[in-house]
Amino acid sequence: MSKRSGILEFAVLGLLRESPMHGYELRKRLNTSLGVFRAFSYGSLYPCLKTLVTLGWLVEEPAVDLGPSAAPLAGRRAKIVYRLTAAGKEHFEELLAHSGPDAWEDEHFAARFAFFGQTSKDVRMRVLEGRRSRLEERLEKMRASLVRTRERLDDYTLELQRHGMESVEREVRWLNELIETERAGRSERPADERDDNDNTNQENGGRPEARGTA
Amino acid sequence: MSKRSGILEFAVLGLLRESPMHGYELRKRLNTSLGVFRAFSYGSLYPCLKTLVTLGWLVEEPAVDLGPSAAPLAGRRAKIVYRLTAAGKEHFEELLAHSGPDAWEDEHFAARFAFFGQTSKDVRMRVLEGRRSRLEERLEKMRASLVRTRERLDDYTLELQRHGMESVEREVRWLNELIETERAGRSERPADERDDNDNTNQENGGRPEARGTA
DNA sequence: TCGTTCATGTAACGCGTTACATGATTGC
DNA sequence: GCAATCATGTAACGCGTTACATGAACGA
Repeated sequence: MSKRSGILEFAVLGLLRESPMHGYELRKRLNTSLGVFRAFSYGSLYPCLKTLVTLGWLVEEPAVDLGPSAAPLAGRRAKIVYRLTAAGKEHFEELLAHSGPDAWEDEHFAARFAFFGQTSKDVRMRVLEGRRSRLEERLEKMRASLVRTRERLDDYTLELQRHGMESVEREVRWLNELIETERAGRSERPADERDDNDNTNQENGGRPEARGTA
Repeated sequence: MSKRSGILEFAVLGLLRESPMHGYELRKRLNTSLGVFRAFSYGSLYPCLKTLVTLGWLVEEPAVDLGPSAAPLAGRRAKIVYRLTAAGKEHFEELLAHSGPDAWEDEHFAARFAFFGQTSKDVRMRVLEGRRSRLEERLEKMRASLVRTRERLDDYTLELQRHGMESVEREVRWLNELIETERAGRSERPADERDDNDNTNQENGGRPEARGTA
């Protein structure tokens, strides 16, 4: 009786926290914010939205769009704007605080990372370090199984394996840099009481890491 | 009435082409051959196997294991060995020949690549080039959407985006190297009539690419 | 006025996992 | 004898997509 998906729910809540939106726009932001990692369709988004409303995290608003000729009488629906309720905000903050093992997994992690801007520093650290240890664990297994089976595998399979491992190693290095930067660490900037025009940290634009052009 | 999944079916057929196996071992090989990219559970493997038998691509064999005390009377099943039929082999070769757009997609591509050892050179080329153009297309979109939204995104989201793009760019470079190597190209070695102990190309162990230690 | 993009929604299906149930084999 | 791991299977569920249906708003 639900239609609740961890990561979709999380991302919807997170985006709506920044500003109210209708479904259509939400979907686009979803697919750019989470980047390469995830693409959702309306077939999952709209039902999810409905569920979240039922749960009380969201409210629908009639979207007083007022087109050219402001429709005179009732019955003017379509274009529903979704707004996060206080309960919804609270719930999201709660999700944000959890840094358990699920949050180390590929897509979960990407979603978590996308909302690091609203995450407290210590949770960021735990997530980053958790992710790293997860990957290192994975690397161990790959190395082990590679040693065991190296002989029996043909060249292309081997090359695929090698490329896969290199990708993982690369992400570990990325995490290392991020963790180091976090440790050197800028100010905490807790999720509440934040000023959207806050432009402290102008030296590097506040980016988590200063690096050369890729 | 089916339980057929493109990639699982393909991989099962491909592994069984090399040698008959029972489900348990098949699953392990599946998860190492396809590497990081995919992990299947028994819950999908066994039903798939059954379906493939129904279709005639596979046959079950009683696995004359003959444990210490060779069970005297009938009723000794469990440990079923699956063997590829002639029809199954034919079907697999057919799948191998298709290099359409589906084969450029992430997991599909990995599966295709894993069996490049049994794929003809021209198909390999088409798959490699198709994959590359797919990724380049993807990069274009990402760049475009990044230009459009750069301002409104916070630092972490941006960093995620950047890292994602870099990963894709890295795969493109990998593909470039592979394509170049293919072009320089070793012998064709068609899928049939191959000798498993063939050790021509000793200079680099026949690896698709010679490179320094990563 | 006609095509495109915006906008919302649903039903059917695809593909896979989890959790469970069952039992043989091996090693200590 | 007991634990671990090998080995096979199934039913229920999760999570998401495709394809479809519908219609408003906008620009040429």
